[in-house]
Amino acid sequence: MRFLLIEDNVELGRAIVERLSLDGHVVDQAESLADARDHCATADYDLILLDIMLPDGDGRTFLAEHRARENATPVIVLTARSEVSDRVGVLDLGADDYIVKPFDFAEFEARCRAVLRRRGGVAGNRVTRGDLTFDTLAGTLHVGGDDIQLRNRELRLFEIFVNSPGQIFSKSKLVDRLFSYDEDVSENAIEVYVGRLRKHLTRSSANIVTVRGLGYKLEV
Amino acid sequence: MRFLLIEDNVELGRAIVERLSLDGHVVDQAESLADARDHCATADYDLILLDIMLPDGDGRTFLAEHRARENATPVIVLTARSEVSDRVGVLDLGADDYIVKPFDFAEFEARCRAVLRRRGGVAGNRVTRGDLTFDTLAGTLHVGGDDIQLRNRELRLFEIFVNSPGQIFSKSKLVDRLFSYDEDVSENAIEVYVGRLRKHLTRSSANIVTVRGLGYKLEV
DNA sequence: GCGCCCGTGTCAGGTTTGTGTCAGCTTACT
DNA sequence: AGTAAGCTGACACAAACCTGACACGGGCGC
Repeated sequence: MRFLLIEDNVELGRAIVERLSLDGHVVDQAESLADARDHCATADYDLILLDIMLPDGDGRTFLAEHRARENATPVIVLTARSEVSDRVGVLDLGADDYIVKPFDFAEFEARCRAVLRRRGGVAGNRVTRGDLTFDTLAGTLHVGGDDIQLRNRELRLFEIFVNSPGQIFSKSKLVDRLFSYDEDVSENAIEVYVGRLRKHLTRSSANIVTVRGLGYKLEV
Repeated sequence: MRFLLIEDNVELGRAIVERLSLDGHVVDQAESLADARDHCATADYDLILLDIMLPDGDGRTFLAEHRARENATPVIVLTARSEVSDRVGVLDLGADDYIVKPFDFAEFEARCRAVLRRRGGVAGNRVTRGDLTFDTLAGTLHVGGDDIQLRNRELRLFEIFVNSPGQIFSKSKLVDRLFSYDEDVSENAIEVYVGRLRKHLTRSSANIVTVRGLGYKLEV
């Protein structure tokens, strides 16, 4: 998953990035509203983490713009204040959840998962599609009585497909989601990984089909 | 296991920490609610021990917040009062157990174990996975007619794996759970301990497999 | 207090393997 | 038939991992 963290406190920012990276996510960080707008213009995110107090304005401004654009990407607001008025305020503006600083990282992760689950329609750690079962925590694919251990990259790629079966993902979008900005990777890498996943999926009714010129999608 | 003790009485606090350390646990101590929140923000705990009367507020406030966050970490309340109303109160707020001060340490330890057992999904102090039996209390591994005495660190590492077989744990997460905040230990230590555990597991069908780039998991 | 033992964490080097690129081939569409 | 897009076996490299050796320190017996 790819997250955008909008937070001007460098130390806290780094801590969050580190933690989320451990969970296998790619996190871009913006330190101002202007910065955040730039990032949003150039990439699609699965989740946005938004601080309220920023050097060049109020995070709520960003949130309002974001929803005005009918952008469905979920947003979790990080706020230093705990007043009920604030809480209602950001939720009314379209935030999916909010969390009061300082917060518990475990809780933070749980809320991220919860929001993603709500949006993505993924039930939990185990997803079944057709005759295959995919276990995120164990990193395994269960198909036809066999457990296959996926590797790091395969896992994260498959996760994307499995969370939105039937949806077409372009190669460039997949590169965006799997790699951070500073790594520049050719789109051929995606072809290679799709190939490797397909090998694992022989003997399963599910398959990753290519839509020429557009990308790939998971079919069951 | 890693505990958070929230207690402002220094003397009692030290006694508890000492006792629990002897059992091989890592205990962080917070002396106020604010302190406790900070600790929770930076680490995952297996158990929280919560005093009710604290300098900056009522422990029940913390408990309520904790559960509102849907944090599943078990909580045992330490209370100086024995009134039934209090007892019911904390249990309703989501405490897993409570104990009245002054208490007997042996009983205290027993209650901690009981709560951990209930939460961890572990039936008793003895867990069987495949052809090996693991006894938490005795710290022994029974495999193929032999009893192997694990050492403190090995024990606590294996405990983590055995309670969630199949789940991948990253090295950094394992460091978090095995060591307290102020010890900074390289992740190589985990590699070393996994290696030592593996030596004990030869001749067993169970094994700790490495998932490159992600961590380790127990396979049976 | 002294020496010994044992549990522990670090280090250095050697080894494994996940990963992205490439080149040449196949496929699909015009 | 020509061309662009996609597939795939082989490969090289660096990061990740493993492990034997070692140094440190607390605990225990003397």
